[in-house]
Amino acid sequence: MRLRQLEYFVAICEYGSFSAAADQLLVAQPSLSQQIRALERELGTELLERGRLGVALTAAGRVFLPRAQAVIAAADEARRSVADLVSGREGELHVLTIRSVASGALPAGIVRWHDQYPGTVLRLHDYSHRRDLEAAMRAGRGDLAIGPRPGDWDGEVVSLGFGWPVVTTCRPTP
Amino acid sequence: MRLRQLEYFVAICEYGSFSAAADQLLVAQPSLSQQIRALERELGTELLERGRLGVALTAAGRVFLPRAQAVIAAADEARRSVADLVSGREGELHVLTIRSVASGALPAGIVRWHDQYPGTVLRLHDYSHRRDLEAAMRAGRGDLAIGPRPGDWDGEVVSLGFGWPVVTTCRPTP
DNA sequence: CGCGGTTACGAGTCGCGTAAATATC
DNA sequence: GATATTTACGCGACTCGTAACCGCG
Repeated sequence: MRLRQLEYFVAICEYGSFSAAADQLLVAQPSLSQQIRALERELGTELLERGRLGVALTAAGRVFLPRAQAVIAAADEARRSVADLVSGREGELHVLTIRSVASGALPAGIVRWHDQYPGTVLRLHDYSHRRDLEAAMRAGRGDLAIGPRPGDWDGEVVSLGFGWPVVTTCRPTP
Repeated sequence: MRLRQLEYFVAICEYGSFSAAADQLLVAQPSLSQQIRALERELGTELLERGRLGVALTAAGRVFLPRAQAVIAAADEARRSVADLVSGREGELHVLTIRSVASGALPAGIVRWHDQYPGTVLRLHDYSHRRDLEAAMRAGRGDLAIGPRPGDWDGEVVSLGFGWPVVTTCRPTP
């Protein structure tokens, strides 16, 4: 039993047919046929009743579907929890700002951050001029910068709704 | 991320080293190395700190371990639920007994069964003599028989603790 | 014939095991 | 040198995609 088979099964149930699920999953139809058949063979029973217009769940399929979704959800949670930790640099997230932000919108954001990731520590570096902030950002001295977006910045940008965007730099873990 | 990788990871944490886990899992040591490395690469961080006497969890590993166990538990539950349904003949489990059992120990067992598998129906066939029960059992007329074990029965046998064993016949689903 | 699913088969990938190498005591 | 893990590499199995096939309106 593999995670991919469960994802295929859930997708087929969600979209109502092998073809529709194949389109969504960006795989060929026969792959779904094969994987679902392998899954059914391993479980010892059929999960889907193939019909002219899509598929219907068998009794076993009705039992299996929510469990399969639970497995996928658990896997996503496992992935996400580690990703959060990694993006938080194992408890230290270096944030670059300038004075006006640090004394303005940031404090509320820090509170929300700590609500979400209690195990992490935010380390603030604030600069007196946006030029210094930009230089530090380009040098990779932080994980996240809050301030006006430089003209030719091609990294990920998220707006905070304060008129100024957030520029995130995805620094790979060493 | 694959289920097998999670199983490997959990086993290594449980047994404290790659080698010990490899012995338990009946695979070669390098396979664990490869799979764990692939998992770490996908997650973007190391999970285990390799040391002289076994391994220790990193911060990410400590976060990941319980989630990995949850995924595996969910997968087991999914498997088991379908297996229960299949072994229960999609809601109908035919139980062969004799009079003395049906009026004695069985009622309490039925209650416990329905607690555990509310979606299933038990269909009882009770015979007046143990010889008739044995004949029906050998003919495959039921999924489960409760009564004295015939002399040369080679199927699975579970004792109920009432002095008489249960003889289960694993009839394959048609 | 159109639609949906299945079967057949070839190409690329992947996991596993054996054997050699590395690292740390 | 001993223990524990990693790297190298070949074999077998597996997955996927293309193409042909089947069953039904």
